[in-house]
Amino acid sequence: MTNFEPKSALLQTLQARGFIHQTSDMAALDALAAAGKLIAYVGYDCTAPSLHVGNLMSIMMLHWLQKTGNKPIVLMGGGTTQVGDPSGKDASRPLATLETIAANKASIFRAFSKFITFGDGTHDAIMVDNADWLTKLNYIAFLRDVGRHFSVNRMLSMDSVKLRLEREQELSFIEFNYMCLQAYDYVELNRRFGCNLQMGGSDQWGNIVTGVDLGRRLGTPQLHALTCPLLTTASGAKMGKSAKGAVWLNPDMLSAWDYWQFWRNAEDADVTRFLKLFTLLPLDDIARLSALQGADINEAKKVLATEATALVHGREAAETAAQTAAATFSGGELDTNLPTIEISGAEAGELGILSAAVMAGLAGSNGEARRLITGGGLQANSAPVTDPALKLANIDLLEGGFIKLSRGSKKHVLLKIVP
RNA sequence: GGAGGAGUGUCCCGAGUGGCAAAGGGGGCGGACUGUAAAUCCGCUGGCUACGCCUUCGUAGGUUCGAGUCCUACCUCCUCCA
Repeated sequence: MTNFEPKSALLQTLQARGFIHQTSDMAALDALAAAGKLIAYVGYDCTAPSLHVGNLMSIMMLHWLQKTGNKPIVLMGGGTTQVGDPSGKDASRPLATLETIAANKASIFRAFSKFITFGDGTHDAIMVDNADWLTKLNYIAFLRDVGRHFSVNRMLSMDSVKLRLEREQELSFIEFNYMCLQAYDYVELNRRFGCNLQMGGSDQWGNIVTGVDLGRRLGTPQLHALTCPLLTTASGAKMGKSAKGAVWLNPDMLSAWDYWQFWRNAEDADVTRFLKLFTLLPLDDIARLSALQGADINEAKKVLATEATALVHGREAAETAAQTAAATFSGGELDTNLPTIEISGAEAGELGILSAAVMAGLAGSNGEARRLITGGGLQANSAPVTDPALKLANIDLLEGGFIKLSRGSKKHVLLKIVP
Protein backbone atom coordinates (compact mmCIF):
# COMPACT_ATOMS: atom_id res chain seq x y z
CA MET A 1 0.00 0.00 0.00
CA THR A 2 2.79 2.38 0.86
CA ASN A 3 4.34 2.00 -2.58
CA PHE A 4 1.17 2.55 -4.50
CA GLU A 5 0.96 5.82 -6.37
CA PRO A 6 -2.66 6.70 -6.95
CA LYS A 7 -3.76 8.58 -10.02
CA SER A 8 -7.14 9.73 -8.80
CA ALA A 9 -7.45 13.07 -7.07
CA LEU A 10 -9.30 11.43 -4.20
CA LEU A 11 -6.72 8.84 -3.27
CA GLN A 12 -3.87 11.24 -3.87
CA THR A 13 -5.46 13.64 -1.43
CA LEU A 14 -6.36 11.05 1.17
CA GLN A 15 -2.96 9.47 1.01
CA ALA A 16 -1.04 12.73 1.17
CA ARG A 17 -3.09 13.94 4.09
CA GLY A 18 -2.77 10.76 6.10
CA PHE A 19 -6.30 9.43 5.97
CA ILE A 20 -5.52 5.98 4.70
CA HIS A 21 -4.82 3.13 7.04
CA GLN A 22 -5.97 0.11 5.08
CA THR A 23 -7.83 -0.50 1.85
CA SER A 24 -9.25 -3.62 0.28
CA ASP A 25 -7.84 -2.91 -3.17
CA MET A 26 -6.03 0.33 -3.83
CA ALA A 27 -5.81 -0.09 -7.59
CA ALA A 28 -9.49 -0.84 -8.03
CA LEU A 29 -10.48 2.02 -5.75
CA ASP A 30 -8.19 4.34 -7.63
CA ALA A 31 -9.82 3.46 -10.93
CA LEU A 32 -13.32 3.98 -9.56
CA ALA A 33 -12.35 7.26 -7.94
CA ALA A 34 -10.72 8.53 -11.10
CA ALA A 35 -13.90 7.78 -13.00
CA GLY A 36 -16.05 9.47 -10.36
CA LYS A 37 -17.89 6.24 -9.76
CA LEU A 38 -17.37 5.85 -6.06
CA ILE A 39 -20.45 5.90 -3.90
CA ALA A 40 -19.17 5.68 -0.36
CA TYR A 41 -20.78 5.54 3.04
CA VAL A 42 -19.87 6.01 6.64
CA GLY A 43 -22.18 5.00 9.46
CA TYR A 44 -22.89 7.05 12.58
CA ASP A 45 -24.72 6.17 15.75
CA CYS A 46 -27.44 8.45 17.08
CA THR A 47 -26.54 8.09 20.73
CA ALA A 48 -25.83 11.79 21.28
CA PRO A 49 -27.33 15.00 19.94
CA SER A 50 -24.05 15.91 18.31
CA LEU A 51 -21.01 14.34 16.74
CA HIS A 52 -17.62 15.06 18.25
CA VAL A 53 -14.09 15.45 16.95
CA GLY A 54 -13.65 11.71 17.10
CA ASN A 55 -16.06 11.54 14.16
CA LEU A 56 -14.35 14.33 12.31
CA MET A 57 -11.86 12.25 10.37
CA SER A 58 -14.51 10.25 8.61
CA ILE A 59 -16.51 13.39 7.88
CA MET A 60 -13.46 14.92 6.27
CA MET A 61 -13.06 11.81 4.16
CA LEU A 62 -16.62 12.25 2.92
CA HIS A 63 -15.83 15.86 2.19
CA TRP A 64 -12.83 15.02 0.03
CA LEU A 65 -14.75 12.25 -1.61
CA GLN A 66 -17.40 14.65 -2.76
CA LYS A 67 -14.95 17.37 -3.66
CA THR A 68 -13.14 15.01 -6.00
CA GLY A 69 -16.31 14.10 -7.82
CA ASN A 70 -17.74 11.12 -5.99
CA LYS A 71 -20.91 10.57 -4.04
CA PRO A 72 -21.11 10.37 -0.22
CA ILE A 73 -23.78 8.58 1.75
CA VAL A 74 -24.25 9.36 5.41
CA LEU A 75 -25.80 6.42 7.17
CA MET A 76 -27.51 7.22 10.43
CA GLY A 77 -27.71 4.24 12.73
CA GLY A 78 -31.32 4.82 13.68
CA GLY A 79 -31.86 1.09 13.68
CA THR A 80 -28.65 -0.05 15.30
CA THR A 81 -28.92 2.66 17.94
CA GLN A 82 -32.26 1.22 19.03
CA VAL A 83 -30.48 -1.98 19.80
CA GLY A 84 -27.65 -0.15 21.49
CA ASP A 85 -24.01 -0.81 20.94
CA PRO A 86 -23.03 -2.81 24.03
CA SER A 87 -19.31 -2.26 23.62
CA GLY A 88 -19.48 0.33 26.39
CA LYS A 89 -19.78 -2.78 28.60
CA ASP A 90 -21.92 -1.04 31.23
CA ALA A 91 -25.21 -2.65 30.45
CA SER A 92 -26.87 -0.26 32.85
CA ARG A 93 -26.95 2.49 30.26
CA PRO A 94 -30.58 3.00 29.33
CA LEU A 95 -31.45 2.57 25.69
CA ALA A 96 -32.32 5.74 23.87
CA THR A 97 -35.98 6.21 23.16
CA LEU A 98 -37.21 6.47 19.61
CA GLU A 99 -37.95 10.17 20.16
CA THR A 100 -34.42 10.79 21.38
CA ILE A 101 -32.97 8.98 18.42
CA ALA A 102 -35.07 11.02 16.01
CA ALA A 103 -34.08 14.25 17.71
CA ASN A 104 -30.41 13.29 17.71
CA LYS A 105 -30.58 12.44 14.05
CA ALA A 106 -31.89 15.86 13.14
CA SER A 107 -29.37 17.56 15.36
CA ILE A 108 -26.43 15.62 13.95
CA PHE A 109 -27.45 16.40 10.41
CA ARG A 110 -26.69 20.08 10.85
CA ALA A 111 -23.00 19.39 11.33
CA PHE A 112 -22.77 17.37 8.14
CA SER A 113 -24.27 20.09 6.01
CA LYS A 114 -21.19 22.19 6.75
CA PHE A 115 -18.87 19.62 5.21
CA ILE A 116 -20.80 18.09 2.36
CA THR A 117 -23.57 19.17 0.03
CA PHE A 118 -26.82 17.26 0.16
CA GLY A 119 -29.27 17.10 -2.69
CA ASP A 120 -30.63 15.07 -5.56
CA GLY A 121 -27.77 15.49 -8.02
CA THR A 122 -25.45 12.68 -9.08
CA HIS A 123 -22.71 13.74 -6.71
CA ASP A 124 -24.87 15.26 -4.02
CA ALA A 125 -24.69 13.55 -0.68
CA ILE A 126 -27.66 11.68 0.69
CA MET A 127 -28.52 10.74 4.23
CA VAL A 128 -30.28 7.50 4.99
CA ASP A 129 -31.30 5.70 8.14
CA ASN A 130 -30.77 1.99 8.58
CA ALA A 131 -33.97 1.89 10.67
CA ASP A 132 -35.71 2.02 7.28
CA TRP A 133 -34.77 -1.57 6.61
CA LEU A 134 -33.42 -3.06 9.84
CA THR A 135 -36.65 -2.57 11.77
CA LYS A 136 -38.56 -4.40 9.07
CA LEU A 137 -36.40 -7.47 9.04
CA ASN A 138 -37.99 -10.79 9.78
CA TYR A 139 -35.76 -12.81 12.05
CA ILE A 140 -36.20 -16.18 10.40
CA ALA A 141 -35.99 -14.75 6.93
CA PHE A 142 -32.86 -12.86 7.87
CA LEU A 143 -31.22 -15.95 9.28
CA ARG A 144 -32.05 -17.98 6.17
CA ASP A 145 -31.10 -15.39 3.60
CA VAL A 146 -28.23 -13.61 5.28
CA GLY A 147 -27.21 -15.43 8.43
CA ARG A 148 -26.27 -18.58 6.53
CA HIS A 149 -23.40 -16.69 4.96
CA PHE A 150 -21.70 -15.87 8.22
CA SER A 151 -19.17 -18.31 9.52
CA VAL A 152 -19.04 -18.34 13.29
CA ASN A 153 -15.56 -19.80 13.07
CA ARG A 154 -14.45 -16.74 11.19
CA MET A 155 -16.31 -14.33 13.40
CA LEU A 156 -14.60 -15.81 16.42
CA SER A 157 -11.25 -15.12 14.87
CA MET A 158 -11.94 -11.44 14.31
CA ASP A 159 -10.03 -9.08 16.54
CA SER A 160 -13.08 -7.38 17.97
CA VAL A 161 -14.40 -10.71 19.16
CA LYS A 162 -11.16 -12.49 19.86
CA LEU A 163 -9.81 -9.80 22.15
CA ARG A 164 -12.95 -9.86 24.22
CA LEU A 165 -12.86 -13.61 24.54
CA GLU A 166 -9.20 -13.66 25.43
CA ARG A 167 -9.69 -11.07 28.12
CA GLU A 168 -12.65 -13.10 29.35
CA GLN A 169 -14.94 -10.14 29.04
CA GLU A 170 -18.61 -10.49 28.49
CA LEU A 171 -19.67 -10.55 24.88
CA SER A 172 -23.41 -10.58 24.50
CA PHE A 173 -25.19 -12.22 21.63
CA ILE A 174 -26.50 -8.96 20.28
CA GLU A 175 -23.04 -7.51 20.14
CA PHE A 176 -21.87 -10.62 18.40
CA ASN A 177 -24.60 -9.91 15.86
CA TYR A 178 -23.62 -6.32 15.41
CA MET A 179 -21.24 -7.02 12.57
CA CYS A 180 -23.93 -9.01 10.79
CA LEU A 181 -26.25 -6.05 10.84
CA GLN A 182 -23.51 -3.73 9.70
CA ALA A 183 -22.57 -6.08 6.91
CA TYR A 184 -26.18 -6.26 5.87
CA ASP A 185 -26.39 -2.47 5.85
CA TYR A 186 -23.58 -2.37 3.34
CA VAL A 187 -25.30 -4.81 1.01
CA GLU A 188 -28.58 -2.98 1.37
CA LEU A 189 -26.93 0.32 0.52
CA ASN A 190 -25.43 -1.26 -2.55
CA ARG A 191 -28.78 -2.55 -3.68
CA ARG A 192 -30.56 0.71 -3.06
CA PHE A 193 -27.97 3.27 -4.07
CA GLY A 194 -25.16 1.40 -5.76
CA CYS A 195 -22.90 2.06 -2.79
CA ASN A 196 -19.53 0.44 -3.44
CA LEU A 197 -17.28 1.69 -0.65
CA GLN A 198 -17.53 1.75 3.12
CA MET A 199 -15.16 3.90 5.10
CA GLY A 200 -14.53 4.13 8.82
CA GLY A 201 -11.94 4.01 11.56
CA SER A 202 -9.41 1.21 11.57
CA ASP A 203 -11.37 -0.49 14.34
CA GLN A 204 -14.14 -0.96 11.79
CA TRP A 205 -11.99 -2.91 9.37
CA GLY A 206 -13.31 -6.30 10.39
CA ASN A 207 -16.92 -5.22 10.18
CA ILE A 208 -16.42 -3.56 6.83
CA VAL A 209 -14.67 -6.53 5.30
CA THR A 210 -17.41 -8.77 6.61
CA GLY A 211 -19.80 -6.63 4.59
CA VAL A 212 -17.60 -6.98 1.53
CA ASP A 213 -17.68 -10.75 1.91
CA LEU A 214 -21.40 -10.83 2.40
CA GLY A 215 -21.83 -8.80 -0.76
CA ARG A 216 -19.82 -11.30 -2.72
CA ARG A 217 -21.91 -14.19 -1.44
CA LEU A 218 -25.14 -12.38 -2.15
CA GLY A 219 -24.06 -11.40 -5.62
CA THR A 220 -23.47 -7.67 -5.39
CA PRO A 221 -20.78 -6.09 -7.52
CA GLN A 222 -17.34 -5.94 -5.88
CA LEU A 223 -17.50 -3.85 -2.71
CA HIS A 224 -14.57 -1.99 -1.22
CA ALA A 225 -13.21 -1.00 2.17
CA LEU A 226 -11.11 1.92 3.32
CA THR A 227 -10.19 2.73 6.89
CA CYS A 228 -8.43 5.67 8.47
CA PRO A 229 -6.02 5.38 11.40
CA LEU A 230 -7.51 5.54 14.84
CA LEU A 231 -6.91 9.01 16.08
CA THR A 232 -4.88 9.53 19.20
CA THR A 233 -2.79 12.48 20.30
CA ALA A 234 0.97 12.24 20.13
CA SER A 235 1.02 11.29 23.80
CA GLY A 236 -1.40 8.46 23.18
CA ALA A 237 -4.59 9.90 24.61
CA LYS A 238 -7.87 9.35 22.84
CA MET A 239 -8.91 12.26 20.71
CA GLY A 240 -12.02 14.17 21.45
CA LYS A 241 -12.03 14.22 25.20
CA SER A 242 -11.21 17.43 26.97
CA ALA A 243 -11.62 18.76 30.48
CA LYS A 244 -15.29 19.35 29.95
CA GLY A 245 -15.89 16.05 28.23
CA ALA A 246 -16.36 15.40 24.57
CA VAL A 247 -15.42 18.04 22.04
CA TRP A 248 -18.76 18.47 20.31
CA LEU A 249 -19.24 19.82 16.85
CA ASN A 250 -22.64 21.43 17.40
CA PRO A 251 -22.39 25.11 18.40
CA ASP A 252 -25.06 24.74 21.07
CA MET A 253 -23.04 22.00 22.75
CA LEU A 254 -19.62 23.64 22.53
CA SER A 255 -18.96 27.26 21.72
CA ALA A 256 -16.69 28.40 18.92
CA TRP A 257 -14.41 29.84 21.59
CA ASP A 258 -13.99 26.50 23.34
CA TYR A 259 -13.63 24.69 20.04
CA TRP A 260 -10.90 27.10 18.96
CA GLN A 261 -9.14 26.59 22.29
CA PHE A 262 -9.26 22.83 21.88
CA TRP A 263 -7.21 23.01 18.69
CA ARG A 264 -5.02 25.79 19.95
CA ASN A 265 -3.92 23.52 22.79
CA ALA A 266 -2.81 20.69 20.54
CA GLU A 267 0.54 19.15 21.28
CA ASP A 268 3.46 20.27 19.14
CA ALA A 269 3.91 16.82 17.70
CA ASP A 270 0.33 16.74 16.46
CA VAL A 271 0.15 20.04 14.62
CA THR A 272 1.24 18.95 11.17
CA ARG A 273 -0.88 15.83 11.25
CA PHE A 274 -3.93 17.80 12.39
CA LEU A 275 -3.46 20.49 9.78
CA LYS A 276 -3.57 17.83 7.10
CA LEU A 277 -6.50 15.98 8.54
CA PHE A 278 -8.70 18.72 9.87
CA THR A 279 -8.21 21.75 7.67
CA LEU A 280 -8.65 22.33 3.96
CA LEU A 281 -5.38 24.25 3.68
CA PRO A 282 -3.28 23.35 0.64
CA LEU A 283 -0.43 20.98 1.45
CA ASP A 284 2.12 23.62 0.41
CA ASP A 285 0.88 25.96 3.11
CA ILE A 286 0.92 23.16 5.62
CA ALA A 287 4.48 22.28 4.71
CA ARG A 288 5.49 25.88 5.42
CA LEU A 289 3.79 25.82 8.80
CA SER A 290 5.35 22.47 9.61
CA ALA A 291 8.81 23.89 9.19
CA LEU A 292 8.33 26.16 12.20
CA GLN A 293 10.34 25.29 15.29
CA GLY A 294 10.12 25.93 19.00
CA ALA A 295 7.79 28.69 20.14
CA ASP A 296 7.05 29.57 16.52
CA ILE A 297 4.92 26.44 16.37
CA ASN A 298 2.34 28.51 18.20
CA GLU A 299 1.72 30.33 14.94
CA ALA A 300 0.90 27.05 13.27
CA LYS A 301 -1.43 26.18 16.12
CA LYS A 302 -3.31 29.42 15.69
CA VAL A 303 -3.78 28.67 12.01
CA LEU A 304 -4.91 25.17 12.86
CA ALA A 305 -7.40 26.45 15.41
CA THR A 306 -8.84 29.11 13.15
CA GLU A 307 -9.10 26.89 10.08
CA ALA A 308 -10.60 23.97 11.97
CA THR A 309 -13.06 26.26 13.75
CA ALA A 310 -14.03 27.97 10.51
CA LEU A 311 -15.10 24.63 9.08
CA VAL A 312 -17.50 23.90 11.89
CA HIS A 313 -18.54 27.32 13.18
CA GLY A 314 -17.98 29.52 10.19
CA ARG A 315 -15.17 31.87 9.28
CA GLU A 316 -16.52 34.79 11.24
CA ALA A 317 -16.86 32.94 14.54
CA ALA A 318 -13.38 31.50 14.05
CA GLU A 319 -11.83 34.92 13.50
CA THR A 320 -13.63 36.29 16.53
CA ALA A 321 -12.31 33.45 18.64
CA ALA A 322 -8.82 34.07 17.34
CA GLN A 323 -9.00 37.78 18.14
CA THR A 324 -10.45 37.17 21.57
CA ALA A 325 -7.64 34.77 22.27
CA ALA A 326 -5.05 37.27 21.11
CA ALA A 327 -6.46 40.00 23.32
CA THR A 328 -6.86 37.73 26.33
CA PHE A 329 -3.62 35.81 26.18
CA SER A 330 -1.15 38.05 24.41
CA GLY A 331 -2.53 41.50 25.10
CA GLY A 332 -3.78 40.89 28.61
CA GLU A 333 -6.82 42.93 27.71
CA LEU A 334 -10.46 42.43 28.45
CA ASP A 335 -12.34 41.08 25.47
CA THR A 336 -16.08 40.95 25.89
CA ASN A 337 -16.37 38.07 23.46
CA LEU A 338 -15.22 35.70 26.16
CA PRO A 339 -17.92 33.40 27.45
CA THR A 340 -20.19 35.59 29.56
CA ILE A 341 -22.92 34.99 32.07
CA GLU A 342 -25.17 37.72 33.39
CA ILE A 343 -25.92 38.23 37.04
CA SER A 344 -28.32 40.80 38.43
CA GLY A 345 -26.85 43.39 40.75
CA ALA A 346 -29.12 42.34 43.58
CA GLU A 347 -28.05 38.75 43.26
CA ALA A 348 -24.41 39.66 42.93
CA GLY A 349 -24.42 41.57 46.19
CA GLU A 350 -24.81 38.45 48.28
CA LEU A 351 -23.07 36.00 45.99
CA GLY A 352 -19.85 34.47 47.24
CA ILE A 353 -16.88 33.69 45.06
CA LEU A 354 -17.44 29.95 45.46
CA SER A 355 -20.98 29.99 44.10
CA ALA A 356 -19.94 32.39 41.37
CA ALA A 357 -17.25 29.98 40.19
CA VAL A 358 -19.79 27.18 40.11
CA MET A 359 -22.30 29.32 38.20
CA ALA A 360 -19.62 30.19 35.71
CA GLY A 361 -18.91 26.51 35.17
CA LEU A 362 -15.36 26.88 36.42
CA ALA A 363 -15.92 24.43 39.25
CA GLY A 364 -18.27 21.53 39.72
CA SER A 365 -19.07 22.23 43.34
CA ASN A 366 -18.35 24.72 46.06
CA GLY A 367 -15.87 22.27 47.47
CA GLU A 368 -13.97 22.09 44.21
CA ALA A 369 -13.93 25.87 43.99
CA ARG A 370 -12.59 26.02 47.53
CA ARG A 371 -9.81 23.57 46.72
CA LEU A 372 -9.01 25.54 43.63
CA ILE A 373 -8.56 28.66 45.72
CA THR A 374 -6.40 26.80 48.20
CA GLY A 375 -4.20 25.72 45.33
CA GLY A 376 -4.01 29.22 43.95
CA GLY A 377 -5.85 28.33 40.78
CA LEU A 378 -8.72 30.80 40.79
CA GLN A 379 -8.38 34.42 39.75
CA ALA A 380 -10.78 37.32 39.78
CA ASN A 381 -9.77 40.04 37.35
CA SER A 382 -6.40 38.32 36.94
CA ALA A 383 -5.60 38.52 40.64
CA PRO A 384 -5.46 35.27 42.63
CA VAL A 385 -8.36 34.78 45.01
CA THR A 386 -7.12 33.88 48.48
CA ASP A 387 -10.27 34.16 50.57
CA PRO A 388 -13.00 31.56 49.95
CA ALA A 389 -15.48 33.84 51.74
CA LEU A 390 -14.93 36.69 49.31
CA LYS A 391 -18.15 38.31 48.09
CA LEU A 392 -18.60 39.48 44.54
CA ALA A 393 -19.63 42.83 45.93
CA ASN A 394 -16.10 43.32 47.19
CA ILE A 395 -14.50 42.89 43.79
CA ASP A 396 -13.93 46.02 41.74
CA LEU A 397 -15.81 45.93 38.48
CA LEU A 398 -13.91 46.27 35.24
CA GLU A 399 -15.00 48.77 32.66
CA GLY A 400 -18.44 47.84 31.40
CA GLY A 401 -19.50 46.19 34.63
CA PHE A 402 -17.55 42.94 34.23
CA ILE A 403 -15.74 40.63 36.56
CA LYS A 404 -13.34 38.24 34.87
CA LEU A 405 -13.18 34.90 36.62
CA SER A 406 -10.41 32.55 35.57
CA ARG A 407 -9.56 28.97 36.37
CA GLY A 408 -5.91 28.43 35.79
CA SER A 409 -4.38 30.38 32.98
CA LYS A 410 -6.64 29.15 30.20
CA LYS A 411 -10.25 29.17 31.23
CA HIS A 412 -11.92 32.53 31.49
CA VAL A 413 -15.52 33.52 32.05
CA LEU A 414 -16.92 37.01 32.31
CA LEU A 415 -19.57 37.83 34.86
CA LYS A 416 -21.61 40.74 33.70
CA ILE A 417 -23.38 42.57 36.48
CA VAL A 418 -26.66 43.89 35.16
CA PRO A 419 -29.13 46.09 37.03
C1' G B 1 -27.88 -28.44 39.22
C1' G B 2 -22.93 -28.92 42.44
C1' A B 3 -18.01 -26.75 44.25
C1' G B 4 -14.87 -22.54 44.55
C1' G B 5 -13.73 -17.21 43.60
C1' A B 6 -15.03 -12.11 42.77
C1' G B 7 -18.00 -7.32 43.01
C1' U B 8 -14.24 -1.12 46.80
C1' G B 9 -14.15 6.08 46.38
C1' U B 10 -20.06 6.70 39.74
C1' C B 11 -13.22 8.07 35.21
C1' C B 12 -10.29 3.42 35.36
C1' C B 13 -7.11 -0.21 37.86
C1' G B 14 -6.55 -1.69 42.79
C1' A B 15 -4.79 -2.51 48.52
C1' G B 16 -7.79 -3.08 52.65
C1' U B 17 -6.35 -7.31 59.59
C1' G B 18 -13.71 -4.21 63.29
C1' G B 19 -12.18 2.38 64.57
C1' C B 20 -12.18 4.14 57.28
C1' A B 21 -13.62 9.53 53.89
C1' A B 22 -10.79 4.19 53.16
C1' A B 23 -3.22 2.64 50.95
C1' G B 24 -1.13 2.87 46.00
C1' G B 25 -1.21 3.66 40.73
C1' G B 26 -3.19 5.67 36.03
C1' G B 27 -6.16 9.60 34.28
C1' G B 28 -7.91 14.54 35.29
C1' C B 29 -7.41 19.44 37.48
C1' G B 30 -4.31 23.37 39.72
C1' G B 31 0.83 25.43 40.82
C1' A B 32 6.22 25.95 39.34
C1' C B 33 9.21 25.87 34.74
C1' U B 34 7.87 27.23 29.45
C1' G B 35 5.58 28.84 24.25
C1' U B 36 -1.90 28.58 26.00
C1' A B 37 3.24 22.54 23.82
C1' A B 38 6.01 18.26 25.69
C1' A B 39 9.02 16.46 29.67
C1' U B 40 9.95 17.21 34.91
C1' C B 41 8.77 18.59 40.02
C1' C B 42 4.86 19.97 43.77
C1' G B 43 -0.34 20.06 45.40
C1' C B 44 -5.53 18.58 44.83
C1' U B 45 -8.83 14.72 43.12
C1' G B 46 -17.11 12.61 47.93
C1' G B 47 -21.03 16.70 49.36
C1' C B 48 -22.47 20.75 52.65
C1' U B 49 -24.94 26.41 55.59
C1' A B 50 -17.37 23.51 56.96
C1' C B 51 -12.32 23.29 63.01
C1' G B 52 -18.46 20.48 62.54
C1' C B 53 -22.26 17.70 59.80
C1' C B 54 -23.96 14.29 55.88
C1' U B 55 -23.38 10.34 52.07
C1' U B 56 -20.06 6.36 50.15
C1' C B 57 -17.13 -0.15 49.49
C1' G B 58 -23.00 -5.24 44.44
C1' U B 59 -28.48 -5.20 47.05
C1' A B 60 -31.40 -5.89 51.55
C1' G B 61 -31.37 -7.18 56.49
C1' G B 62 -28.58 -8.61 61.17
C1' U B 63 -24.50 -8.84 65.16
C1' U B 64 -21.60 -4.77 67.56
C1' C B 65 -20.34 1.20 71.26
C1' G B 66 -18.56 0.99 66.21
C1' A B 67 -18.82 -2.88 59.86
C1' G B 68 -15.68 -2.11 53.43
C1' U B 69 -14.11 -5.73 57.08
C1' C B 70 -18.27 -10.63 60.89
C1' C B 71 -23.40 -13.30 60.00
C1' U B 72 -28.00 -14.22 56.72
C1' A B 73 -30.60 -13.85 52.18
C1' C B 74 -30.58 -12.07 47.33
C1' C B 75 -28.39 -10.10 42.53
C1' U B 76 -24.38 -10.14 38.88
C1' C B 77 -19.81 -12.05 36.90
C1' C B 78 -15.71 -15.68 36.58
C1' U B 79 -13.42 -20.76 37.10
C1' C B 80 -14.00 -26.04 37.67
C1' C B 81 -17.52 -30.26 37.74
C1' A B 82 -22.51 -32.32 35.80
